[in-house]
Amino acid sequence: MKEPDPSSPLTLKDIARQAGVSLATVDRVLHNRPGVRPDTVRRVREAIERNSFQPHVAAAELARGRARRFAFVMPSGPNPFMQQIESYLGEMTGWLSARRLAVEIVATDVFDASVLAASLEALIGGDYDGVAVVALDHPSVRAAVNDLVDAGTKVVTLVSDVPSSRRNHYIGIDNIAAGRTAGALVGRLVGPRTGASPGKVAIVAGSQGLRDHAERIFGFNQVISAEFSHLEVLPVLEGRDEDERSQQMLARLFSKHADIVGLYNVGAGTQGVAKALGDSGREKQVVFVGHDVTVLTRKLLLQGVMDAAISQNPGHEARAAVRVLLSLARGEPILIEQEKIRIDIVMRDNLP
Amino acid sequence: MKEPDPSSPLTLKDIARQAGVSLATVDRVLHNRPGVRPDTVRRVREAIERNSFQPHVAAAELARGRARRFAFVMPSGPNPFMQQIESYLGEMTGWLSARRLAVEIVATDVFDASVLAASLEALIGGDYDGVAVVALDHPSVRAAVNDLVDAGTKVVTLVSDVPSSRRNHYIGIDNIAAGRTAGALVGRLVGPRTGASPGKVAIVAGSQGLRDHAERIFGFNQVISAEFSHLEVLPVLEGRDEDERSQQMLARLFSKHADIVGLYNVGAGTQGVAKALGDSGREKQVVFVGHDVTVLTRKLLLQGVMDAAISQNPGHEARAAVRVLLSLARGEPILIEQEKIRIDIVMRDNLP
DNA sequence: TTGAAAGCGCTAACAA
DNA sequence: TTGTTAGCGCTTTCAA
Repeated sequence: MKEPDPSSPLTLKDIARQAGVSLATVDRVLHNRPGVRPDTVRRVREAIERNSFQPHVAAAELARGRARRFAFVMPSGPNPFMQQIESYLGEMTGWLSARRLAVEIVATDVFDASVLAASLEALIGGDYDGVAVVALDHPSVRAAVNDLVDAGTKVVTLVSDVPSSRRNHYIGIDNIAAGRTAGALVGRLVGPRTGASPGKVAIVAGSQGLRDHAERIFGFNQVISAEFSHLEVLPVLEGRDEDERSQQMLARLFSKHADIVGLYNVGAGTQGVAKALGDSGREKQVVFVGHDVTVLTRKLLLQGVMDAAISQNPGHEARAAVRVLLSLARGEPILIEQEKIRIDIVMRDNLP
Repeated sequence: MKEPDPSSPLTLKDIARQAGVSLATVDRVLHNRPGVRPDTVRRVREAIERNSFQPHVAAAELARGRARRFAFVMPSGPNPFMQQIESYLGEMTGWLSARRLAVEIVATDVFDASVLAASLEALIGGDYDGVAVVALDHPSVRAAVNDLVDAGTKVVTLVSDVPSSRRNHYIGIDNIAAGRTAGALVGRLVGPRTGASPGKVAIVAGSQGLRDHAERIFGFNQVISAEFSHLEVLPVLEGRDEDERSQQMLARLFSKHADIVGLYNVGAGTQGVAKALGDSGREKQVVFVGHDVTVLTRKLLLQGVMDAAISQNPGHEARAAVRVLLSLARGEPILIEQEKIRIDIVMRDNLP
């Protein structure tokens, strides 16, 4: 690795001298501020290039004085995964305040587009440097996101994206790939067909209206039909991420089909799904794959009831969102590789 | 989330005033520097606690002026995984120089304890704030690490640890758990016993003398014998991470045992292992699990030759090492959760 | 369109 | 044992 500058504590002043201008002018060019003759801009840019000059972030941060404020717009319900994200944000307080960063959490009903949109609109003019939002993909939400961006606030979508908006970044996984991964695991772990019957696979989702759930199911079916066509995927049960409802629907399915060999739980409601599976007495025979590592799924994995959990690292998502907002606010480049959220396969022996 | 301080750009000066001392004294207490009466220390500490004061890192960084230097002591051979780590370090140059951090890579023969120890000793007095080292667990290496630490340099071990040394931190995975994960995957993917023969599993390692390889094998055997006792693990082949040697040894094994159903490649030499497997004509029947995502393993996963790769994220390791060294040098707390390296299971559909 | 100068909050040398 | 003070490298008025 070569450092571009051997031992170059080069400063703005050096650049200013080389370009034959003052500190203030270099600063203007550096931040694309108006009021500099094009010719001067060029001279300064050249000096910067020539020395591959990097302004010292600590100095910049100190000089601007003002603290930065970020808002996290999160679902108000008792979703364990979202609570984990919030708790990891909480663990960052020391880190945040040492950098004069403030993070505020705004709880709202992210499943109601108009409520969510209103919450977002309310942030405009609130003097936020950045907003992270668990977004529902809906026209009014998209409009609100765009309004925020137009107002100069940096916006990242978290966990759930609005690709058609002008949000600056998305922090989350590719849900189609996650569904494919789940499909491959179920297919591989069930093994080749035994006997005459095809072997059936049950799917429980919160709702097919949710973009992430729909995408996961899509990916799942893709893999099963392409590679494990000896398996028959049963119609999706919509449990609304509720334990009881999921349990009842699944119990009914189990009683109807004696040859279920695989089970994919797309969203939450895990408690109910596990209960129905247990009651069926087929815990050990059915391959059960779900999402996210929570207190419950951890227990189920250790017990051997669940075979694998597809997960995204909530701590990573929380930190990545903060870092990305900060980089965007500072106008620094983002380390894409660092901020990319991976699809984790978690089994008993690699539980985090 | 509540911020401990509503809008508290509290500064050292405020603390000084509250404690009735000067800036310098607060600074001394903050950094546990000597020359302050115990009573004064108490008063200052109280003021700090009371306000949950966090010094502004940017200001501190700027004031101390001096750039920090870190050395990364890496294997000199053509190990793709290590090259990935180096390349991710390379991608950080912008980030590093904006913080006035310099990272130097020192290539050495990490497999020769005395050479490695000498390389480490050579760094003492070299004015390094921190050293990251891919360490061989050997008494002379341990001694060199301890010497560095005693000289005031922060030391983190990378990928391979020397637990008995006084290194400040280890950045890498739990290799026993990684081996267990590999074992569980092989066991689960092979499926239940078919027919009369037990089904045999081959293991290819670099050397059982390497701590990480030995630990992986240990974990692997643990799981196979406990949970998949219908599988018979064949004696470990030591391919020294070399393609040709691995290929020859494995080819011989395949010709001797017609009933090999699983293959675990513990280290490198993947090219040779894959070749032997291909030549045996049993690519599709044998469950093949290895380590790390490289150009080659990626291809093998996509082709369906390899079934899973156990991996540790090289980019994460590179960045975590830098961040941890920086935090150690600054005397800041480390975000353990953030710096922990996970054991990733990578299959075709969740390839990063 | 450009420049001069006063800080930002801390560290470290020096003085007391 | 404690305090005073001159910067660190930027940003941001305010003046020219």
